[in-house]
Parts: sequence; C-alpha cells; structure tokens
Amino acid sequence: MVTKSTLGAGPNRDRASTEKRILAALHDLVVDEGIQALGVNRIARVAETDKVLIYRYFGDLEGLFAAYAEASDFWWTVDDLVGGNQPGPEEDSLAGWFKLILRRHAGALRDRPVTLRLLAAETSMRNGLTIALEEVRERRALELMVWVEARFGRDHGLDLAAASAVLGAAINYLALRSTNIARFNGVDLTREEDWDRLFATMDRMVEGVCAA
Amino acid sequence: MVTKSTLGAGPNRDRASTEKRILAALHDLVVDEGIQALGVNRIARVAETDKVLIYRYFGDLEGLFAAYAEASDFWWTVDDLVGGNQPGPEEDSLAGWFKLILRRHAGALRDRPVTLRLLAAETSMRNGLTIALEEVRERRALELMVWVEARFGRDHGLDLAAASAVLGAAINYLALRSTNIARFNGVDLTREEDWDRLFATMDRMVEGVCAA
DNA sequence: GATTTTTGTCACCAATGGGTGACAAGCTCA
DNA sequence: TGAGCTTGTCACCCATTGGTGACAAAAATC
Repeated sequence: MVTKSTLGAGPNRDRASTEKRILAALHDLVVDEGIQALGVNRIARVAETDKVLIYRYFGDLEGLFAAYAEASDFWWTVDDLVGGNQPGPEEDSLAGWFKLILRRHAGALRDRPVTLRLLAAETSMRNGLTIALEEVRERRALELMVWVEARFGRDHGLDLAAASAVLGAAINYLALRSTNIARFNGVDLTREEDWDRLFATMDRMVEGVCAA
Repeated sequence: MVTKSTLGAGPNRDRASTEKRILAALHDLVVDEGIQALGVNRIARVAETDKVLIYRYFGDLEGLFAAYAEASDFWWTVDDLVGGNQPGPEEDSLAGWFKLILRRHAGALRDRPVTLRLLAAETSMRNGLTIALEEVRERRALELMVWVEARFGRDHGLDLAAASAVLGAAINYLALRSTNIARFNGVDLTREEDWDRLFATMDRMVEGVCAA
C-alpha cells in the first residue's frame, strides 16, 4: 500500500507539517511584503491550506504570531557579539570592545531582513509579535551590559547605558532606513564605503565618551 | 433673506470649507490613531461629509495625502535650529553649535506628535505622504550642513555628514520609540532626566568627533 | 467491523476597504 | 424663466477582512 507523499500539494493529513507550512507562509509574507500584509486569509492562501486550521492550531492571529516569535532567532545573543575573534591586545579595552560590538550589532541587523521588517513595524504598531520581540531585545541588551561591566568594572566613569542607547539607536535607525531610502543626511546607506565612514565616526564618538 | 450658517452641521455648499474639514479630519486621525487608520471611509466619516467629495476634490487618497503634506510644517527649518538664542561666547564653536542643534532638533521632534507618527510610518511604508516628507527633510538637512560649513569652513577635519547622520538618526529613533515604549537599553525615554543623560553623552561624542 | 477523533474542505457571516454612477438641491449667468 | 454647473447625497460595486458552523474523509481506537 502506497502512502501518499507528504511533499506534493493537496491534503496530507499531517498536523505537524501543516503547522510548519503555515509558519513558513507567515515568514515568507513578512520577508516579501512586510508586516502590513499579514492576515489570516493571505497566510492561509500562501500556505495552501485553509484558514480554519490556523484558528484550530494557533487559536487566532495573535497566537500564530506568538508561535512564530518563539520559534525564531530574530536577535543576536550576547555570545554573537562578544564571542569569536576578539580585539587585538592593544585594543583590548572598553573602547576597543565597544567599537567591535557596534560593528557586530550592525552586521547582525543588516543580515536579518526579517528583523529589519519587524523593527520597522514596531515603531508604528504594537501587537503580540512586536511586544514579544521587544522583550527579547531589552533582555539581551541588559545581558550585554552585565557582560561589559563584569569585564571592565562599573567605575569606568561613563554612562554606559546612555552611550549604548545612543549608538544602538543610531544603528537601528540607519539600518532600518537603508531598506527604504538610499540617502540619509547625504550619506548613502547602500554603499559599504559609506557605512565605513559611519563606523569611523562612531569610533571617535566612542573614544569621546570613554576618555574619562 | 437669511443665508444658511456655514458653521452648523449639514450641507453648506462651500467647497473651500469642505476641503478644510477633510484635511482637518485627516489630521485628527493621524494624531489620534496613527497612519494605519487612514482610509477614505474613515476620513469622510470624521469630516462629516461624503467620501465621494474626497475623490472629487483630491483625486484619490494619495492626492489627499499630497495636499496634506503641502499644507503643513512637519519639520524644522534651518532658522528654527540656528536662530534665536545662540551659544555663549566660550561655546561659539563648531562643537558648541553642534550640541545646541542636537537639542533643538530633539525638541522640535518631540513637540510634534504628528511628525513622530509620520516618521514612524516612514520606516515601514512608502506612499505619497511619506515620500513628500522625506524630500523636505533631506533638503533641510543639506541646507543645515551648508549653513554650518559657511560659518565654520570645510576643513574642520571631521566628517560632518556622517557625524550628524549618526546623532540625528539616534535622536530620531529614540524620539520615535518614546511614543511606544518606555525603556530602551535601560534608559527611560519618558523622563526628562534620562534625556539629559542622553544629551550629556552626546555632548561627549560631539567633542570626540570635533577634537581633530 | 464499528466508533470516535483528527484533518481538511467549503459555505457563509457582518464589516470594511477603495472606488463609481446616478441624481436631486442649489447657485450663477444669460 | 430657463440652461448649465457645482455641491452634496445615496446606493451600489467587488475584493478583502477576521471569524464560525457544518460536514466529508481519513486515522486511530476499541
């Protein structure tokens, strides 16, 4: 007796694979058209299934968002930022690490188109998805500060939270805008050389705040 | 013969006042509910008129947006930033002006709830409204740079465009997030004292980039 | 073999979206 | 008084939204 292939189209009577298809459809929609396009009907159509299964398996749209947020890695971990290659010995200072972390933060962001989409959506709407992501991010940011202070102490004479808020915010905004517009303040956000200018400038800013 | 009051409800057969009501309704909707809620039906309902008049007078929704963008001042002018009180004599330097301009930029932004709403919308969508605003902003930013270079020359040894892009982006993002969330990276964006910390940190960053 | 549970299909609901055609009320000008 | 234009009203159109109830087919359980 030949069991029906679970790869072909049509009903495969397999809840797990249907759920996977639904989550994948949600993902594709976010990547291709952003958060605006998200709706039960569209998701079901892309997943080639029936929307009633979304309600059956995830409760409602918010439930689906929550499941999606849970199952993905939209943000860096502390280890992503401080693991691997480290600054050279002459740069093994708070400032040196700060600069490296900024570059890695920007790299992680610009490598994740979905994250950029969600970050953009967060600025103008709040739902289960954006709230879950905000929580993760705030937690990770605080973990990172703990790591830095464990390594360089707490009396470095600078407002670490404020400094990383400012430069983190700058990177978030620039990465975000680079998906929509090319030029910001005369800087071309699509050219790698222009990002190098931005990093060079941020390096001097880091030195400015680290010089106690 | 008594002419009908144009102030009361009901038809007043006055195109100019109807257009005004429609634009005002659009404005109110943006302020109260953000850009998501914008639609011909809702706008017409709030304006207490018929949506067909929107099509008649503005073409379509995009046309209405364009008219709205044209008629309002969503952004500062160069004079808003560099006019009025100036830095004291000991601070009449590039760095001194830079710091002042950053504060005024942030103030102008945080004083304009509609602008914040539109700025937020720009990160995740593009339509006639957002494109018109982007143009204005980019133009003003360049005018500002021209003003600064006219006053302090071009060989100040710093990447002015990059520096103002970074700090401008930071302020935009922080002001934006303050409308949705309280804490960012451990900083409370609703408290004036925390904004003072941010400004103090940015001051040191400005000194960092200006020290040639 | 019979029953129950799970998976999937389909038809439907009320509300909303952007957009259009028809038409009456009022104004202007001849 | 009559013709023509403008302003406003209303009834539609079709596509889409989030959400539900009914039901057939397949699987698992007894």
